[in-house]
Amino acid sequence: MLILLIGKLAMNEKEFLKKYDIHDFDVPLCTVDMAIFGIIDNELNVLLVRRDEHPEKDKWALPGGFIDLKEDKNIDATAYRKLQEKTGVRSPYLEQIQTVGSGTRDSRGWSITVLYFALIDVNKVKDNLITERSRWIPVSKARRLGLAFDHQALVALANGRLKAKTTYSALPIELMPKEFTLTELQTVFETILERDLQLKAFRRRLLAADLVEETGNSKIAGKRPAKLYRSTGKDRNTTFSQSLKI
Amino acid sequence: MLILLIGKLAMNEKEFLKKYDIHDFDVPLCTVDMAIFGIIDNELNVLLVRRDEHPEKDKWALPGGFIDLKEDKNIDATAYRKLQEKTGVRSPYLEQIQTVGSGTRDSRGWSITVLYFALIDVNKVKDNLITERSRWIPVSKARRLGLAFDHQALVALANGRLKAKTTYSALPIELMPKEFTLTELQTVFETILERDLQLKAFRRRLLAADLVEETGNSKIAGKRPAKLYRSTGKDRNTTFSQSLKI
DNA sequence: TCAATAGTGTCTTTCAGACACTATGCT
DNA sequence: AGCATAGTGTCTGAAAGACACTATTGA
Repeated sequence: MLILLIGKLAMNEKEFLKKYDIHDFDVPLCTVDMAIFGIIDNELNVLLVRRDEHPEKDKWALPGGFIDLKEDKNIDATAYRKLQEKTGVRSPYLEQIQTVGSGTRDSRGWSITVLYFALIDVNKVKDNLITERSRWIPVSKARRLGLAFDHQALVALANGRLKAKTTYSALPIELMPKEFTLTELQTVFETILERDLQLKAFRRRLLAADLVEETGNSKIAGKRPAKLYRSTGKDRNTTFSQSLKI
Repeated sequence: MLILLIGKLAMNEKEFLKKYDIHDFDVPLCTVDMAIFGIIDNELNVLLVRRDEHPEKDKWALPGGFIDLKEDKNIDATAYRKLQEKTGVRSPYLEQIQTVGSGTRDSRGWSITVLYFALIDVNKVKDNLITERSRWIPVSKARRLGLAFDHQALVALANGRLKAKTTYSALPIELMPKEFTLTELQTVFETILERDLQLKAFRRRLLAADLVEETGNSKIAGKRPAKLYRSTGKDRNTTFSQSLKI
């Protein structure tokens, strides 16, 4: 390899690229992993798949895979593709979280993974994609499952980011169905933050920022009907100047 | 490659790993790039190097390079190593920003880079490391230099993150020398935020959060001597509940 | 009419913004 | 004394926290 490099010193760029072959170098394994969150029965769930190949065969893991150098224009495209394959959802909230890499996290060798998280309305997921080997699992239970590789830590990372963002944005709206009551939304916030919120302060914050609007419909859950709201679509960008206490 | 995969289906994990060779696969090029920031004459500077190899030879670029699969335990280690090579600084503030990857950003092929940013006191940088091909350049001027690859965008990304963090934390303290006046610190904040700050509000915020403490010394810049402060070391963790207006 | 859930009024607290004011040392 | 820079006092305003209160429905 050293000889290769020395040989390249005198070349111009075109000649250099002609001789360049990435397979001459030791490179890390490179994957994209997805933490896809959804709310089921007021609980935060993450979509996990059972690995059907070595290594860590049959263990639960975050969905993910390799970058397709032919098809994917950039890394976000890889993430969108994976998400599409696993859920069929068209335009989810998707955000890159962090890249984790080390010589020990994967038995195949030095590997890095680019971790993304996605927030989706579970109702939008195609039914046939939820199977014995591809399931929603409550984040609290995922801990006890002994996930593949360092995916335990990746779930914690993603969950931490979601929690942090929930203190200063309205991102959890992305987890809701088209129409929802503010009580339902507050419960989702409370689930993520793992603490109760003041009802008045919560509504005031969302309404003042114009993040939700009434649909005109209401929902009866036995007692007084609750007004139904829809997202105004501003939730992906809004950050409140003051964040909720932790 | 398909045949390889099929052949592996029946194996156990040990056999699988024995036959596994990453060079069988198409993998992206993978690098780590550093946006190292420092303050010189009240201006935000970034450390740039002139590339002395193809591709993009002789263009200015962010310092960076490949992961050393033998030496680096994890990606952070790669970043620390690069930083040490370029500055000699021992324990800088270092944080991963984002990973950028696409098929077009590097002429050698599909490539990803893990971008970090570091904040350092420029006085701590070893003199002999600042040369004709490794220089501090004001962020405002870096724009006009036509950086290599997509490094223009990477600098903007790093700068944006620094600016955002400066509205809700006291991170810029990491750019200061051991002792500094609050006026100097405020000027650094103003440089990063590209706007003036209220003197009273600035001091109140920092002092109330116990982020700086008096050293007992003072500094005469011609007129009334200004008290010198030092960091209490809390600046890396503190986030204010209320962020500064943009 | 009462239980249960939905939703409002309003006082308090916290902290940033604004700006007039005082303090100190050099010339 | 005057000036330039360092630093304080204090009022205002915005938004979160707390909590008592009212509203709407079904049984």
